[in-house]
Amino acid sequence: MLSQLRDLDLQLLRLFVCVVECGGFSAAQGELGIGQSTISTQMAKLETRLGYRLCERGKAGFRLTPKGEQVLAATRRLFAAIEQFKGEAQGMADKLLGELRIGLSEALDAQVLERVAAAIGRFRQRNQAVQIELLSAMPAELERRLLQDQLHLAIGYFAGQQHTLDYHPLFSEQQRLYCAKAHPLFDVAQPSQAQLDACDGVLHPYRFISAAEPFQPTSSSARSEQVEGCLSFILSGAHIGYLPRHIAAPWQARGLLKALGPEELGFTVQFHLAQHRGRAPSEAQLALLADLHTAFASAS
Amino acid sequence: MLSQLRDLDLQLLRLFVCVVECGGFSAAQGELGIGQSTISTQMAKLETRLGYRLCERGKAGFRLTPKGEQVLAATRRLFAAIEQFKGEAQGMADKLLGELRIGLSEALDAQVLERVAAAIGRFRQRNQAVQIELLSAMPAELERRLLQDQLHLAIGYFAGQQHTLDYHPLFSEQQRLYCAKAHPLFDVAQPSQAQLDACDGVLHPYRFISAAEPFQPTSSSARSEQVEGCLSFILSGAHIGYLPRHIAAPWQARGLLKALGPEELGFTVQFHLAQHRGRAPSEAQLALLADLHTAFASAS
DNA sequence: GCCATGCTTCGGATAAATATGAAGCATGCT
DNA sequence: AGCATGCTTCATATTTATCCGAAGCATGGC
Repeated sequence: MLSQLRDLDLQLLRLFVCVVECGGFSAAQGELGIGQSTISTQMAKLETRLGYRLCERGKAGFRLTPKGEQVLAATRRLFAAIEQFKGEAQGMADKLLGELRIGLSEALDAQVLERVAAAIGRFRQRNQAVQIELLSAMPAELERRLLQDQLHLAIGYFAGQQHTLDYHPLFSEQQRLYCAKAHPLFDVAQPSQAQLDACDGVLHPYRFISAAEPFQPTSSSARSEQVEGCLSFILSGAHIGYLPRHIAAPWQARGLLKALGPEELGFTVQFHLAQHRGRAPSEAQLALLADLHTAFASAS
Repeated sequence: MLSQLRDLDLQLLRLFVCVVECGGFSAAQGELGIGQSTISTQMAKLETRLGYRLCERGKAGFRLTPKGEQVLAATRRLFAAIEQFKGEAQGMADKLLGELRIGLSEALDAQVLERVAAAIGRFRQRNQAVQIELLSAMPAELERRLLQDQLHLAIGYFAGQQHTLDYHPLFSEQQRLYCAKAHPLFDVAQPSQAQLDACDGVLHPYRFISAAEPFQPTSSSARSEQVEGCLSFILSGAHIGYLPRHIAAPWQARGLLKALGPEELGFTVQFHLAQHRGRAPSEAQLALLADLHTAFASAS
């Protein structure tokens, strides 16, 4: 006799509310689209489960018992909670959630950062509540973190072309061979290959180890992974080395740096957007990817 | 693709929560008592209805998607609301609710009121939240209100014995024929029938119109429906009439009233508990009925 | 490459919910 | 009394939900 309210059939409660609103079993059959006998059976079932009568019915008219009134109110509260759940579940359908960790190569051009900023701005206008984390590091570090799933995306110049990572070209950066004002070659208009070979070059262990560099220093007593370090070596006047044009530009304007044989000795570095090939990208990641692509497409 | 979340299958949500708590489909099959394939099908069904994926599963392990996390939290909130509903519905099962309107005959003996009070006290110790209303009135008025469903119960002396009302004897009241100190018969030890017939009696249009009264006044110029009115007429010394013993007692003690032929001319009035025979009594009414019966049973 | 694991998909059996309509019953109304 | 109405009950049909097991597929670990 005690209620087996364990399953809590919402259908029965819905029927109950409808019957109440219609004011009777036979009046509700139109609304519910089922026969009156079914309604009677269902109501009896609900009352059996609850363990008490919800309404008095008959020729004398339909009216709720006191408990029926209470159950009606409680049912309406329950339905409100259900509606809220449905709203939450529904509203989540097209919402981007989760976390995005993005790695950026150090010493990026200001214009590149602007593109990234534009992409983030575009992304934030989506229906989303995504936690975004930015981190600057060396390309090698970025690749390592990508492989360990510590990063979702990375923007940088990746020499290795790991096959478990997926690379997508984003933009290119021009590199030139620079020497400083204090360097012997500063005043040489067109230095010969022999003159260059005689210089002490800055060694870049990762970033510029590439067959694309026209100048390969024969001797090197200077080494820096970061662009800033390279710049320092070069500014010292003791070394020559490659720098991104946008890094060298302000020093060049002040007459402290000079590009050696700008055309022939320069080269172009292709920057990529990298992600883990194995991991299925989240919706948020796909969305940000799209936003990055549109941001960089308008620059080309 | 958009969710048919209209039906909201709680079973699926329960399964989802269980799967999360077990940390995988195959791990949950023991807990749920169903096969892994069924779980897979059900989860797919839930995800289809929602319109998005709730968890990533596979050899790589089980983990919730960001949306899955949110849905899990929302589901737990929903379940809390359901538990509350069940608690409310459950707790109502053995609770008395509604309204009880009870009519009491006027001029009741103090002992009778104590019994009624005891019954109400006993009723209030039940698991109830009933609105009780008490009202004093003439028996005829009580019967009228019972018939019109303005009262649920009434206690009084009902002469008519309406067949649509259900009467249950509760207690009896003794009536005596009284005269006052100023009345000629006050000093007569044993008044004869002729002497009594010569007196002006108080007429009681309803309460004492009964064959049970040994004295039927031949002439009457006084009439009152209420006991208080009768008492006033009798105290005037111009009339004789019937009064309940408990009403007359204090005046008799002060030597202002006297009972005429206490044994022969007195009679007993049976008081009843009346209710509408047609209306099905509410649980609360049945409970109060029981409490009234026990209260009056201990008096007898 | 191979196995083991975990999920998915499918067909098909079984159980359960749901509905129907006829018959019955109680009751208000004329 | 007789009728109409509204609910109940029953036997029964039909749809739907639920589940299992076999086969398939993808993937991590050896």
